Amino acid sequence: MKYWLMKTEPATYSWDDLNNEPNKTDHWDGVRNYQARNFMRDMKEGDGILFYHSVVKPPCIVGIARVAKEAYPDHTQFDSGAKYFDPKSPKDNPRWDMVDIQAVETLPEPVTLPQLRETAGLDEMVLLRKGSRLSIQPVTEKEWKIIRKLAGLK
DNA sequence: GCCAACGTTGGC
DNA sequence: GCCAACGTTGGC
Repeated sequence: MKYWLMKTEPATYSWDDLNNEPNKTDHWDGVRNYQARNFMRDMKEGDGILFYHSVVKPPCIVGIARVAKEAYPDHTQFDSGAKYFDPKSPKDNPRWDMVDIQAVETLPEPVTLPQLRETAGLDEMVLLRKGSRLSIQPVTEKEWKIIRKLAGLK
């Protein structure tokens, strides 16, 4: 079992969009970065996800989700009207994938970026590295446990 | 709104 | 294959 962090701008897609009904599953489309895509291809059903809101004040982790379905082709790459249309993606070998995720629980207390920065043991976290813009990042088990605790979970 | 850090594109 | 130009991300 692995752990991940997934970023989203809540104005586009928020925790409430995923968590507006019990056990809702939704697809995570629009990833157009190869490194992030490769991490998605590495995801297995049941992996843990930290759901992160970017471009809000303060940026924060707001919920826990799980991988509900492993990577499969993102259909929006072939939709010429879609924002994430990719005319160069070969139909017989789609360039971009998406996964399905499912809300597990809302954090009792969101964990903010400044909080993460000042927490011991998170020094190596990808999110905290200078210039890290990856929208999907691996999280270690140690980091996962520290963050759950920060959020008031066991 | 600014801008540093990145990723991608395309001419050569 | 290099690299300048450009576009995007995302914290501040």
